[in-house]
Amino acid sequence: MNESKHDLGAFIRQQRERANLSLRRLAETAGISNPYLSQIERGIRRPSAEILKRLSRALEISAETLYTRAGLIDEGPNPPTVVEAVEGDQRLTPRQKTVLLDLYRALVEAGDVAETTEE
Amino acid sequence: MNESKHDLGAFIRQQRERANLSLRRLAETAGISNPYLSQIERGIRRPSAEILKRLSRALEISAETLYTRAGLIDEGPNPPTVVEAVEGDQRLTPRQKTVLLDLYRALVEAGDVAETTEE
DNA sequence: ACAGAGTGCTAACACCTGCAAGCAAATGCT
DNA sequence: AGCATTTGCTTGCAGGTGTTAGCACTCTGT
Repeated sequence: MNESKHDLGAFIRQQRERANLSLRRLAETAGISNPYLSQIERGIRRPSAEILKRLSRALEISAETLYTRAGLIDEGPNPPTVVEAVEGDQRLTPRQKTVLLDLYRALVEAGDVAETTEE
Repeated sequence: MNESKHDLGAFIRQQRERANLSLRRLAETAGISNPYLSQIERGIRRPSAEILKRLSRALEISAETLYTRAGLIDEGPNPPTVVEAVEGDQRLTPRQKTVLLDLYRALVEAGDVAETTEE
């Protein structure tokens, strides 16, 4: 019902028409059923990310764009987070990662006090 | 049964334990139920992108990373460097950044020298 | 005019997601 | 010890996702 938040369906339809694809044709290319695509475009149903991935491929637009449009990704290019940077660092042992992240979290929590309202 | 393709659950659990969060705590922070998170971590259920978004926020990792891990985005984004991420973190004061990066470099050097057979 | 194929949409259904309630085993607290 | 809390997990259940059938309409060719 609530498609007022993101007009994902309208966007998909717009992309489809710009590619001169019929609803059935796009559905078949994306590997989903045509009635479902119809409902997606009209905002009746909210497609899962799996479906969005297929649609993005069929429409030849990036998955990020669609996800962002669908409200599944908050902003555009996210700033790299410390947590995943540390996690992805090959030179650190698991224990070292834990130490670093513990410190990081402690620093952040000390920094903004508004977050923790312990009951 | 199909958890062989992507060990998303294991990855999430790994991230959760790295953050020293209990299952219930993460579930609450992410705004999902704890039994469901349990099932996600064990690969029984496949979470929607909406749930993944909340988890990524609670775990402070980018949604792209999680989506990629879940097989919802094809390509893998380049892992950001720790230095880059720390520098770009708005929540840290310059002094805190210095502390973190000092520790980071110390750990890396220690790891390089010893190449510890820890565990 | 009539078939045939194309368009998008509706209806009924199976399946799965995500949740509330409740469980046993650790852990903490007095 | 006893009792409360916390840990992760199992079980039913409501609601949404995505399907196959079939609807009405338009356009084309004969």
